[in-house]
Amino acid sequence: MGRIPCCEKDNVKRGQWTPEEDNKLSSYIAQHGTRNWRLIPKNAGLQRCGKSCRLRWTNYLRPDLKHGQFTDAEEQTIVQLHSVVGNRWSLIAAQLPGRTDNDVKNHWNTKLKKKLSGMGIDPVTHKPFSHLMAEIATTLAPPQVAHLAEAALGCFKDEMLHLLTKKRIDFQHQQSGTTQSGNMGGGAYVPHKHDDKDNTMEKIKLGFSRAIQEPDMQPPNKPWDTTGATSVNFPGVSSTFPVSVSGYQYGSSSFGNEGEGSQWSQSMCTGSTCTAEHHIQLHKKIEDDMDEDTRGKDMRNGSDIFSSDCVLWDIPSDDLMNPTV
DNA sequence: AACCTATTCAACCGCCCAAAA
DNA sequence: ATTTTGGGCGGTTGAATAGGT
Repeated sequence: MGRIPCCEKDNVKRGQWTPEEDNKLSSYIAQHGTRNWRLIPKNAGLQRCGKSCRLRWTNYLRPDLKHGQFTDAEEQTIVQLHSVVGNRWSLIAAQLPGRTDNDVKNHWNTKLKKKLSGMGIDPVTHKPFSHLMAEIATTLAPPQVAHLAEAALGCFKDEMLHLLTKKRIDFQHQQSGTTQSGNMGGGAYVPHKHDDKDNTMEKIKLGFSRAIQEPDMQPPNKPWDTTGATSVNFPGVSSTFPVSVSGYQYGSSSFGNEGEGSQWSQSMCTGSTCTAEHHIQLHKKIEDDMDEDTRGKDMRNGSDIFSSDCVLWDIPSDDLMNPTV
């Protein structure tokens, strides 16, 4: 049996809200509250659907809402929580005072997804693409693996090329310096010519084949910080502790441009030392926020949310902020 | 200056679920 | 027990804007 529409579609205005409408709605709610959304537009003198009023109020007019840019801490929180609960935007937004599920969802879809992809991390599973490929490869016969690698190269070629060959004028100078460890293949960066691009592709292929052959390998040139319990102050969680979800640690340092080129800690969580207990703490906190009844619901991203043993590619912080052209 | 493309984000849609009738 | 209703949620759309050619 279908539902009757929540309002007469013919008689309601749609689209952008005008300041006058906002005023009407705000002042009505200030006086009468939000008890019955169906009656609110009628009583407030608005030619709007009740649902539309509710949305306008909850997503925009509510006085406790924060407008403007997401902070680095907020972004970290979103990514951490997303790796645990998936696209449960309302749940994630509940951890970010002043942010709505719509805000969080939009920010994820327009910014964070791309950032993660640019880091070589699958935004759905929060695992590195290389590991996903390796996981798939374990189910295939060797000849199919070769095809898989070729197909994967096709899929990720542009992003990887960008990451590996992006022009960074000052990068060459930094090569003699100390801070940034090299890109995946290491070595001096030279603005790419055709031959360099070919070399890059060779490096990508090599990386893929290594990942596929040795799923647990560590990426070249940088020993992963297996001790690395970088702490992050996770809003809503009483103590500061190393947050590691889906096997990663998104460290305390900034995801954004603040500070001295800081970036998410890419320290690897080995699964033995920093996973279980912290996973439990984080997960417990989130579960506490869930409704009793939603608790049993499937986690949308599925299955193995606390899987560990994941490795991130080592990518300079600039690239984290400007992942893909 | 004009046009085209990409990005952002407010708003809408349709489904789900719990509470009320 | 069944139906109706209201509210919440996640996915999607499209207008506005920014940036590039």
